[in-house]
Amino acid sequence: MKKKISDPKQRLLDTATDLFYNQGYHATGINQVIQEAGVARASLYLHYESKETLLLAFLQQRHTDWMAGLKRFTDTAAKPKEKIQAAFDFLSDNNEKEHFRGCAFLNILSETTDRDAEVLTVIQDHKKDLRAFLGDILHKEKQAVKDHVYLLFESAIVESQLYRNQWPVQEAKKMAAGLL
Amino acid sequence: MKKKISDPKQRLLDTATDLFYNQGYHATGINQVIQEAGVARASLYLHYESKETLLLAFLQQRHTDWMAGLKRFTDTAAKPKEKIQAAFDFLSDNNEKEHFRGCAFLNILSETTDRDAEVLTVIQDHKKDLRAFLGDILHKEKQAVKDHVYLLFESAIVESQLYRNQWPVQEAKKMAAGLL
Amino acid sequence: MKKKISDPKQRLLDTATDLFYNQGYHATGINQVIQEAGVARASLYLHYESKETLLLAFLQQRHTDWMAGLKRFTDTAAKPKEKIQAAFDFLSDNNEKEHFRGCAFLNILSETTDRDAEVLTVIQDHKKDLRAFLGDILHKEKQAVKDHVYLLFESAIVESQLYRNQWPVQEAKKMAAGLL
Amino acid sequence: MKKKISDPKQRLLDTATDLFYNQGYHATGINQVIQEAGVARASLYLHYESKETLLLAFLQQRHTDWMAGLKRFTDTAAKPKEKIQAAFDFLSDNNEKEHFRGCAFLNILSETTDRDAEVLTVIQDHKKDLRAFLGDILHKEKQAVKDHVYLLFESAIVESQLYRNQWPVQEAKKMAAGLL
DNA sequence: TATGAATGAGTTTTCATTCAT
DNA sequence: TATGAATGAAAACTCATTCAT
Repeated sequence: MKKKISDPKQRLLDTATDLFYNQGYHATGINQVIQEAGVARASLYLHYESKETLLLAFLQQRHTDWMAGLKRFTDTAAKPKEKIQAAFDFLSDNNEKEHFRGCAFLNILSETTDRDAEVLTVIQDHKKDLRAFLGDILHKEKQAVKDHVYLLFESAIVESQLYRNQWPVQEAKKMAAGLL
Repeated sequence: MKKKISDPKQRLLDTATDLFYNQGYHATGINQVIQEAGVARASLYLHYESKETLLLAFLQQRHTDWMAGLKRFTDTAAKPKEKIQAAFDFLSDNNEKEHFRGCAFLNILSETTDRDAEVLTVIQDHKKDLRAFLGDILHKEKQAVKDHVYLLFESAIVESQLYRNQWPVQEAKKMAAGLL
Repeated sequence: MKKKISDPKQRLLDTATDLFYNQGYHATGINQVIQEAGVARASLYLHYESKETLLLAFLQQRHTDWMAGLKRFTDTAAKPKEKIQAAFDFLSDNNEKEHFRGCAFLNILSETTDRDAEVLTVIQDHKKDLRAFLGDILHKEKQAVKDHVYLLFESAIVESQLYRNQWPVQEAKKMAAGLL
Repeated sequence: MKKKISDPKQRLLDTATDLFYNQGYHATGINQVIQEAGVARASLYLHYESKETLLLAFLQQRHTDWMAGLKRFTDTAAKPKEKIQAAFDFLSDNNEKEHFRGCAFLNILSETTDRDAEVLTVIQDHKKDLRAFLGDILHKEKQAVKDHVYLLFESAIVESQLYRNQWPVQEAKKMAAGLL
């Protein structure tokens, strides 16, 4: 039987998600995580080997959720071009909901060195999946077009975070439409 | 008479530049900075009000240096299209020299919340300057083209950091050429 | 099963009591407290939110202990006048045992500004309790007499600390006797 | 020729007076002193051997000024009893002007251990002078009366600081009057 | 599964003092 | 006389992790 709201493990993950995403990995202390999750300190280490393990769990869940959200948007359209447009709408939607905090993966990437091999891999895998996802929608297009759309998509995320503004998403959306 | 190599203040800034850029702001402790700079702890606070002040100094110097480097590359070409191509070559060059650590400003942006208003401003100002710089080169083009090149340029930086690979720069360079 | 001597929390409080009282609050560093208490630095913050919280705990325990000590002395006498005399004897006793360090509350008061509202309140409450305690013993006397005895009592504490000598207690004791 | 407002040495002393008195000796840092005095750090050590030397200078100047202020009040009256009353009025006046910060000497005493022999001596000497001053006014009274007035006088200072209220001065003033 | 206690090493910042000019 | 630069030690506090129960 499931717990009423969520079990400690999930509560830890949800809190870490919030904090790692919104204030950064290194800027977030274990103390804050357990406090906001409402669990004992040792309980964290019962479910997650280390802070980094928690980070990985966050990234993995985020990957699943984010890709699902993206798919929900692209599924509403039929043609490739419209699906791509819907993908940009997903970004707009995210920006609103998450106050322009940008891409969780690219943000963590900034705090990651080559020594954190595992983290780096998860981040790269996420982006490869995204790239493949967009590529599949555009399976009739040439590789150059696929890449072009992907790069505009990435810019849209990063630049709207930078300026705290939707214009990069809207502009990139138009540019992508022009390519198709 | 000038000091032999460099004075403590500059040494601190150079060390901070290295560390903040390569391993992140929050992941870098004051201890490491003073140790690698070879100065006493209190000397840091003699020259910089706080760790954040040192960060701002780093970003400001980086802005100047980076823009100068970019200009050096674009100055080697005559026509706008070639200048833009040279700009991408600057990115390639940076990637090599700096081991794909990407954009110092976007990296710090990832560690920045809206509470760090001053830092955010410096980052945004840097990008505005870059955007204006590219826009000036393309002064005969429509705004949409200017923006398009800018967004591809930004993607090139971020994605080559992500994949630790030059392909995004090379692809984006070709795409930009196609637009002009 | 109880701990052998005392648990870390109590040991911290006892050490803080000793140090805050004998060398002052600001002159006492956290380092010294944990060292003499034989606990790890972080353990202090496990039990006490901050140095000021530890100070408050010290004052509260001191209040309880001191008032109990006073009562123990006054309880040995039957009549009000004798009880007051016993109260002064308590001061003499304290001076001997604590090497003329005076009143813990007045000492901390000297290091307290209006910004430390909570500390100030604890100090004032202690003195109000003392005043009420003496007032109760002298419940048949007029308010002016109660106040007079209280002021002499306070002087006795402060001046014996100042001169490192019992004479102020002895003189004040006589003067109080003369009033009753 | 004197400097327009005051020379660095006096400015340091005045600033130290303000800070040591109002926020305590240990709570006051050299930084704050030189900053508020508007002198260079090294200039402090040019005029004063150490922080403690500055403290001694403060206490000595305070002694002179305070005793002069007291004399100014007692000089307005002719008879001993009235002079004593005027002395209490001086305390009231001080409380108003100095926001109930109490006695500079007793405050420093609280931060002083037996190791600070010199400081302790200055403090004791101040009080001895005060006691002698009041004793001289009451030269026709018995020693017990002199002491009694002195102890009430001291209480008045301490207790009005404690309660941030003039009542202890007013009450003690009446009590003293009753003794004469 | 869950937790409160405990910790050594770390954090950023300030201390009082001295030095070179 | 005056000062900006420099410093070792210390300040209060937090870090991520482990242990005993």
